[in-house]
Amino acid sequence: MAVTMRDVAARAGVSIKTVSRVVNEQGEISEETRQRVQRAIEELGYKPNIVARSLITGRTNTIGLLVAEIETPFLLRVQVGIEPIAREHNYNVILFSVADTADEVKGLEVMRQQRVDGVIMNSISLYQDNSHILDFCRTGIPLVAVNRYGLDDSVCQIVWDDETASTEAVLHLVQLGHRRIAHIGGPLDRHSSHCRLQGYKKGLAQAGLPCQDRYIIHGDYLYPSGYNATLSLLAVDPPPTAIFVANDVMAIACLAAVQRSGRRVPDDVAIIGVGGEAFTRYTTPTLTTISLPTAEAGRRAAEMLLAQINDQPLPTTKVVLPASLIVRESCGGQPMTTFDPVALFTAEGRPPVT
Amino acid sequence: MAVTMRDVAARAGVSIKTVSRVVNEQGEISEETRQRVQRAIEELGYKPNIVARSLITGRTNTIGLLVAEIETPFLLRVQVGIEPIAREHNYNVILFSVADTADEVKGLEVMRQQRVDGVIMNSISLYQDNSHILDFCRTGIPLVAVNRYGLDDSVCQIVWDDETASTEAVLHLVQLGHRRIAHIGGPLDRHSSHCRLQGYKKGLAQAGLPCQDRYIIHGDYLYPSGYNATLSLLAVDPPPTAIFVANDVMAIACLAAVQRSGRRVPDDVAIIGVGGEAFTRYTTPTLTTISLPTAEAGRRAAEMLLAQINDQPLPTTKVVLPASLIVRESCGGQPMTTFDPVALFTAEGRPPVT
DNA sequence: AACGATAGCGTCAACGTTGTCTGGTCCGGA
DNA sequence: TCCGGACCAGACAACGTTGACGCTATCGTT
Repeated sequence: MAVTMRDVAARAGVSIKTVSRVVNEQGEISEETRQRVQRAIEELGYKPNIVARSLITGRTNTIGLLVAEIETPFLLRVQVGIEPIAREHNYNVILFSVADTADEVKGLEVMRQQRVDGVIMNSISLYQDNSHILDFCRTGIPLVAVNRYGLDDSVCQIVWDDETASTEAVLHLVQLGHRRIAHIGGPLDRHSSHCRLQGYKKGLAQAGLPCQDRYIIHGDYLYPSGYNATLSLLAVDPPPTAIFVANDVMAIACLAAVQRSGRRVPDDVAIIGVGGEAFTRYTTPTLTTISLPTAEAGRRAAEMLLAQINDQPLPTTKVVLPASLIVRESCGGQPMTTFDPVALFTAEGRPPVT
Repeated sequence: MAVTMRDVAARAGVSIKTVSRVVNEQGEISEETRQRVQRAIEELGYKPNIVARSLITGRTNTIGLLVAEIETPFLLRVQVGIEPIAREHNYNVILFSVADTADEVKGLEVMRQQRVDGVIMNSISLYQDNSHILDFCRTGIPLVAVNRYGLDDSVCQIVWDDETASTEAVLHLVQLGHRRIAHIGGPLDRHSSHCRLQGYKKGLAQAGLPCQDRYIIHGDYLYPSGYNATLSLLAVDPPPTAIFVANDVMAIACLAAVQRSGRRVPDDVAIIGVGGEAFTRYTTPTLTTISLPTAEAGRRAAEMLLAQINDQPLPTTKVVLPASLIVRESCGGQPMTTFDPVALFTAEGRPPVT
């Protein structure tokens, strides 16, 4: 069944080594021999056995991808950024999904056994023990962490700057005339929640507005908590005229709660979310959101890892990517007088397809 | 750097083969020797080199996953189903994303080179040439296709039954009193569009209702086409009182178009989508949709593939999974008098997290 | 006492490549 | 004619593991 170099060599009437040279395009081969070998390869349908190659070269041309909570579209986009870059450089990606730190430990273990050439860790922003990552780095296998907090600069990493974008979002609301700006925050065991809260506070401070506790409620990034938090905020006297919500799922919950309370968005309450999820384009009104550069992070992570693998010098070990505010209808910043779905579509790229 | 069996053997004072036996738990080993070897393994931090093992056993314990258009959450859920099952059986998953048939050919080629033990193809329902798949099967490497059409029973496959569920959806609308039920279909180069159209027609037929061309418009599964199609349908005289939309993205576009035209959903127009996307829970009103068993399909595909790999008998080569109608507010079938986000949440599982 | 069975371990040759070293041929220049 | 070098190709030993087979005690059986 399996055609080997030996078979090709026999058919072409050359040595195994010569076939190897033709396959790898190395050394000097006469054109005539090269063609004879090439023909033998095609006639026999020979495919080099990369397992044998890996054994001797010590490289597997494979990178491991540890991805947290893979069902979130959010993190998926990181994955989408990684694969094409890897493929382009002739690397395969092997997947390992992790739900908690124990899984991470197991995942890194598997990656070591698999003899991957490098690892990308795609995390959610939990406060976690990082010692297993540092241990792994000590093995000498290159690693790049995406969206991971609490790592020192000895570990290559890519993060995005939620905080600055959050400040920008608040200032945008201020510019629109809002003075009572509330915040629905994320769970406090997530670093991202703190970033966004911090950005919110800085925005208020820069605008010279007071930061009031009664305008801040923390949810858990899930729909119901966003809904309930909004109802609580609307009950405050005086109620906020704008709400900066720490993620998009809670933001659409906020939208629904405001609307079901009989108020209009953005006229009575303006809303801004975080995440840049596809569905934020499809709400009525469409949702202003902070788009996180997830796909870009994936690409950069892949490039950084490949550079490490090939011993190329890295300009820096930590890349911070900016996040950008996408202004839509829900904050009234740029009201669309006529709703043009085609323009909306083409302006922001292609939405998901079923 | 690299610790091999040789090192372990030297340290434990046994032969390499004995170490191999301990590692693989095969053959008869005295407890004392076993422990001595075990200790040496731990002291040296030995990890078996699975590349070398693969070379000799001819198995890589890896399955290849070709996934079409990976940015769609829809297909992602198939992937989510696959990984844990594979991991459970000590298999790794290597990823290859494909955009078209040419990519598929390349992907299968790569899988052959990678010497994967099996392949799962996760397709969108395009009408495509399948000859490369049949060619691949001829190599003897097990393959399971998910959501692929036009394959005969010689190829293992998992599909879901959109058609029956579509009929069910239409009958549900009929039961609610609707007589003018329109359809926004998908692009005609996709098999899924035909399935859903067929199901729609059967539903009408079973209800004794006429199928009228003016109530059928085909979009391209993207938002703008759903929006525009809805506007056209609303202009028909008399306009439909219900619209069965072939996917969820067009369905929320439909929802927006109906609402922006000043009509109410479901009172004036009822809407049902297809896909079971997470965002359908978050619209106002919430969207009735046909949930496709994507994660289940992934699990079944993985199990089927592993059975094939291990030469276990398969009861059947083609599995058809049912799709189920999730009744929510947009069709008025089960109006929620009080909107309870917590109940909505817990009843349908966990939504995506940022 | 002789014998077979068996537990427990070792030897050796693979697996299909690539790296290193070496040998041979051919050509141009001295 | 001889020689150096460019060009080609083969022999051989790895890489780290497993499979087939073999050897040696030990023990129970006859």
